[in-house]
Amino acid sequence: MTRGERGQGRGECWPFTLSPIPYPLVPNWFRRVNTTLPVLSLSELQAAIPDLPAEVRGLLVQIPPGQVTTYGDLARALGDDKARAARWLGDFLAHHEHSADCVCYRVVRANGEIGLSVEGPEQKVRHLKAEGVTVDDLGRVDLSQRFTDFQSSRPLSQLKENQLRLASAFCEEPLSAAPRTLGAVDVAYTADGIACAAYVALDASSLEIVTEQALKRPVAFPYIPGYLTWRELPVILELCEQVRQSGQLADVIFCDGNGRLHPWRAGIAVCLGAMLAHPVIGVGKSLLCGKVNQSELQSTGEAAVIDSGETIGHALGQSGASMTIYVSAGNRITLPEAVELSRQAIQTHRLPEPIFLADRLTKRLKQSPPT
DNA sequence: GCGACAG
DNA sequence: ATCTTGTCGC
Repeated sequence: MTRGERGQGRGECWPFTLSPIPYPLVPNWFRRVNTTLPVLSLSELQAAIPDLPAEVRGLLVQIPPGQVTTYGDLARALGDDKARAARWLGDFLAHHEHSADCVCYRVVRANGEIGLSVEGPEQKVRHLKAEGVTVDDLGRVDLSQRFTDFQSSRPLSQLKENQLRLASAFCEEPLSAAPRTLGAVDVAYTADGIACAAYVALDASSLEIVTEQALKRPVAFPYIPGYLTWRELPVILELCEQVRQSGQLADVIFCDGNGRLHPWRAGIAVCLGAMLAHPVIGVGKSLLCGKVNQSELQSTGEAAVIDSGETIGHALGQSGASMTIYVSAGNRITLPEAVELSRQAIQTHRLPEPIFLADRLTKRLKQSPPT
């Protein structure tokens, strides 16, 4: 049994119960794991990140001449069951380092459109026609000869499994005390692929800055909806460990990205909270999944985010329009506490002050020379 | 037209 | 997330 599996069932917590209890005797959080060590180390986290361009090349060579596949088919072949990676694949193949023997022209859109091409659309059509693929006058491809039978190690499903493993350490317990400091982490990116991470900690009552720290690292993974953790967590976690070493880790950390508000309840704030075994709040600026009662949000300025019957987050409207933010628990905090702290930390900006300041610092780092 | 939707 | 001109408001 892994650490994360402990305490998931009532039977393990109440081994002496003779008959099944039809309702929980204690709040949900009490029965959850209380890990003090991460389920994964930072180096294991880094080692788990696949070389997606290499994986894509390994798929492309499997498409036979005269056949085509779609961006969504490639995404599913990578182990992404909902094909969320299709947009990244379209963008990647339109800009990747093309070679003479590369058959990226065999990948088209699911509606038959030709899609973008490194060599230009005319070349893509020419290649396909030369291999016997039918392309009509409107530039539509005949998808009847569609190849989907890929051999693959399904790297994205492995990443999902690792996120679920981290999420199994999630613990929705009340804070042990009112936080005296509030921290936040955020990341910005330079054009040459450097992630600039910033940490800011504020005094919880005055909202004055206590400390600012920064770290720059090359980015190793693209943005794919649902998999943000693999793009941003390595640099964020390394920064947080540096902050912890210096004794400046705040009582609660705000994270620019969702926590439980995630299709697998395993957003970046959950993963960060699991790795740090520390209270974390997730804050998103747009809705990743779930539904919000818009009329309730309009009239009261707040509303629950509900997904398949489960409350996974809370929308804070502030003053309507596009000012809404989405708060969810990352670890070791309840959703009501996360909402209340977010509300308290919002000053004159859309975001809670710690995140606003961390975001501003990342943008300054981006312009400062590399270290 | 419908579904997607974090950064 | 990034790429960007002009435009509105304080």
